[in-house]
Amino acid sequence: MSDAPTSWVLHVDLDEFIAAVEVLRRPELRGRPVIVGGRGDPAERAVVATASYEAREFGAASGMPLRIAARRVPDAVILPVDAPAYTEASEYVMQALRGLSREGERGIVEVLGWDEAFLGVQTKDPEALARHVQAVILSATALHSSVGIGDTKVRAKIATGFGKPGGIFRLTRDNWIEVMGERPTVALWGVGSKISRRLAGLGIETVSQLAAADRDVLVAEFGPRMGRWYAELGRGHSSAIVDDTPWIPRGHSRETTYQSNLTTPAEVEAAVRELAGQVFEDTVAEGRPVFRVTLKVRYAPFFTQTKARKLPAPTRERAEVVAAAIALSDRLDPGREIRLLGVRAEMVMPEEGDPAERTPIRGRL
DNA sequence: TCTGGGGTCCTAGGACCC
DNA sequence: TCTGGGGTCCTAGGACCC
Repeated sequence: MSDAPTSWVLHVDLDEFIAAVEVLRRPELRGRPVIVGGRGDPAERAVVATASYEAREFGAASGMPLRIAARRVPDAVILPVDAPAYTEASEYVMQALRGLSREGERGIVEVLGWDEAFLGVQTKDPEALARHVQAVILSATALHSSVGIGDTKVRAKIATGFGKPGGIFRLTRDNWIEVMGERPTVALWGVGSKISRRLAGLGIETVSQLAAADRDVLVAEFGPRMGRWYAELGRGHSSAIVDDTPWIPRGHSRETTYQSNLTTPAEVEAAVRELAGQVFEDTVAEGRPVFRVTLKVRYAPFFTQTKARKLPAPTRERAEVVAAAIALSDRLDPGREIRLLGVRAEMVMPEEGDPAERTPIRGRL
């Protein structure tokens, strides 16, 4: 065996991040079942963003209607979502990760969201480095984390789940089939309930079966890109390149589920103006013109549609963005009650119009 | 149980053009 | 006669993730 450091992907995931941030600033909540969601009112239309481990024991889970979670956890402390607080805590953690380096060990940080990042590292002892990462985060923020170690991004990401909470797990080509082979395909990152059901329709239930599946069959079912991607996923194959170049958002959106359905055209128009104005401000902050506007509608009880229009030319004018959204809203069914409205604006990419300079679209790992 | 908000990428199908 | 094939652009919808 060589003594030289080798390349690893570490996936760092903060444990019960949102609940943990709330407990940090309200120490009296430690040990209590904490549920964060919506405006903190279980009577409203909202879902659980994060439940503390204590609340999960009673059956609360992310994505569950707040009302149900509150019923299941009678003693729960229910708090509103405070996005700016989580953004701040997240940036603090990511800065700590970027500053992390030891002798001969230098990391690149690719942020995946508030509570996750990939680290590209070179080390002889990835477990020791993972423990160091956890210690650095803990001393910087008092937050606990789990770390997955992999030879690809997919394996590192999936490994983290086996480390939770607070642990470390290594998943590589050597133990992929042993660890994952008998698990259902839905255990894979990127396979959800719909795709796993379609795979089952092809006789593919487990990760091993997906790994052994005929690529052409997958391509016929899912199309050229997704078919090939699922074939790779079954084997744990993916990129191992951690990329820290700043992400350029393709667009911004704002949507609202109304506490009571909208019924009149005047209500709808006011709501669309409000959302379009907010989205416009988001694009202004980005400093890039808008080229497409999409209106999303969810009719009661729960039927969702989108209407989109490419603008005649990219614009930086508020009035044009709002007018486009209003024009789309003219196509809504006036006879149906509306539960949700959303407006999305897509922005011109900075280098667009200069094809030679175009950066590749962020690939599927 | 009655289902948030903010994102990304892929696919299908129709229109249009040569 | 009534029929091609391919390419691009656009919209709608689907699926997934945190």
